[in-house]
Amino acid sequence: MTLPERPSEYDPRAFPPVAVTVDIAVMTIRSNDLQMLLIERGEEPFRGTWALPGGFVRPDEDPAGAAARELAEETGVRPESAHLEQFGSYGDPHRDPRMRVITIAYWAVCSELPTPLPGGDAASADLVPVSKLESGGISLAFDHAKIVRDAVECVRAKLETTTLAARFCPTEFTITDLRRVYETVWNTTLDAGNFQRKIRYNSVFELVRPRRSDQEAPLRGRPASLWTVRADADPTLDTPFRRRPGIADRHSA
Amino acid sequence: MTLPERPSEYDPRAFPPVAVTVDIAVMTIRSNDLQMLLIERGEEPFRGTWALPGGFVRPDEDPAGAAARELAEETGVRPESAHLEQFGSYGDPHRDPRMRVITIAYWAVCSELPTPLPGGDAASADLVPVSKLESGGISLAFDHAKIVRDAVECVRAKLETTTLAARFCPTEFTITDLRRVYETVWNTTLDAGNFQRKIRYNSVFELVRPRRSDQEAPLRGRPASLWTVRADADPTLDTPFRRRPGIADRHSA
DNA sequence: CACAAATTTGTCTTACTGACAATAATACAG
DNA sequence: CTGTATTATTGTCAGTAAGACAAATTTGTG
Repeated sequence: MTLPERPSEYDPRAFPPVAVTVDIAVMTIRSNDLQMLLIERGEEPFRGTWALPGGFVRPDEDPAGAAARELAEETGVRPESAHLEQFGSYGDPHRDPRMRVITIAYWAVCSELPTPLPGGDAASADLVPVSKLESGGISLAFDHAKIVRDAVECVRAKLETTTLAARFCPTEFTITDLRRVYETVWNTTLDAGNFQRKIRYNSVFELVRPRRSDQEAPLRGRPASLWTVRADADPTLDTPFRRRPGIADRHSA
Repeated sequence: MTLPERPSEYDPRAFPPVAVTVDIAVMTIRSNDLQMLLIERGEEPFRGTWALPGGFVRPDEDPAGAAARELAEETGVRPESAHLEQFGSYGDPHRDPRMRVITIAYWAVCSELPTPLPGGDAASADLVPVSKLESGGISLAFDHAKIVRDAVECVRAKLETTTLAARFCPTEFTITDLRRVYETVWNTTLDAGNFQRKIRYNSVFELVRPRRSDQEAPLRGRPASLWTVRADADPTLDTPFRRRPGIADRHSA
């Protein structure tokens, strides 16, 4: 049940107030690194500490709407250009020193961040490499360190079975682009030939142009074909990728 | 961030009150069927309608604790005998007609339910086949139909990569027991020989007794060995199972 | 003891993966 | 124009796992 049978014992009004927020772990790839958008808090508590963007769920909106709104307001990401997904709630009674706050956590993935905008609510906003967060090099406000860990794990896992990796790329991408996403997010290396084969066999990917005539592009080497994710198909991979533990570590160099 | 930078605009006290609840989708296998524990509401709204067990998160407890408590109070399941896991939050502004209620949803799996106890808060409690819920044969209170759908999908997915299936069985089980769990939850049939091979190869399973000398047991046929899940190991399967779409449908008979 | 029932083992084919070699297409230096 | 470096793509081959299915094992029962 959602509300109590015995209002005398469970009258909601009898409880101290509870605030509900959303927090959003926005991830993108920049400088060959998985990075997360954080803001520097401008107010107490945790003034000056890095934290996830987020905010209150308004009375008239559902949590998903609040997450989309905050994503746009605080990061400038248009909700339709990002993949936004709920992954958990965090409600330790003392996670916020001021009052009871329960937060619903979302992760988001996008290909291009509109150059992290300071201003807004936050004192400043910036992209931070996830590797730095994982090594504990940056301390976060509230329980955001755990939320970040969980969000990253969700995204890593989702790469195995869905086309989420393509959300790190523009709508048209090369197979090498896609492979670099996997290598970056999983912090590993993958065989280029085998990866190629796997993408081509997967029916959710579609060839756009056999050769690209880009101006940018790698300047050297054989030009790659451009691919896209079929718009109609569901984003499940025909054959999933599997993370193998400890294949390689590009960061040990 | 979790709390606003500009209290004047985002003062939590300025918002109408929000109630936070937990709802629990308890599943078990009975009569060769995946069943879910539902209660019949004794109060308005939705008096007399089936709903998920659950209740308010108290000021001093975190949502996981509230879920464990409600599980014990309303269903009699000892929390340590069940697997309990959060899988999402539901916060549509009008999901409860009385006031704003955000619920954190958990699913639980256990092997034996202590005979659904009426009494408690609910007018009555009963196990209902999930197939009936999926066919829309039973209407549920609030948005619990969606919560149930999501919970069942979570459990089905989790069978692929973890030893969750064993939570439907007593601590010691035969490989056939385990196979029947997969067949029941996925509503499919699996080859007994291939399944056997897969379990034996998987290092998380451990042979307890080569032959069981049970009194119960199938009365006919070669007695099966008893297995268990290694207590120390993490519950990830070495090689995951994969649900194949539409292999068979035991319910079409 | 023959037979039925359930468990367990084995066989064979096919599909996929990983490692790695070979080929193709381009830019650039000479 | 030619050769070389670089990147993309295709091909090969062996090892692993899965699915289909047959066979053998172990027990209860008539």
